[in-house]
Amino acid sequence: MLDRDQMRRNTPIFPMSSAMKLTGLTARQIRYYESLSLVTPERTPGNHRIFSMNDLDLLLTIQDYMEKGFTMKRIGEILNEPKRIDTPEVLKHNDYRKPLLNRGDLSRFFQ
DNA sequence: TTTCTAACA
DNA sequence: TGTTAGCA
Repeated sequence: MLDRDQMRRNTPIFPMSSAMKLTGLTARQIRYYESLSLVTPERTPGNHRIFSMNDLDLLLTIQDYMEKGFTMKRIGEILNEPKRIDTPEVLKHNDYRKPLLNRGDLSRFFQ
């Protein structure tokens, strides 16, 4: 239902400067998270990253985990392990933001 | 001017 | 993580 919204949310439009302002993270951090495959923003022909709203939301989720004391390593495992396929194609077939189980409470099991 | 990668303090 | 160098 309303596939248009999901498409919009997965449409890459924000440059690094916007991602930084919207998430409060530094470019260094964002690039580092990408190197760990926590986020996979699109690229322009000039190799510049372009983030979608979903990318930013994911960045915010990562931030949330960090505040709960998670290690980047563990955050990576949590976000990837359960075969979390976040490609635009797959997301289109899943409800946007469908809570992947219990987010914040996972800290009690892993922390 | 902004972002990118790589690498060092 | 911060920061900087050298490109595109």
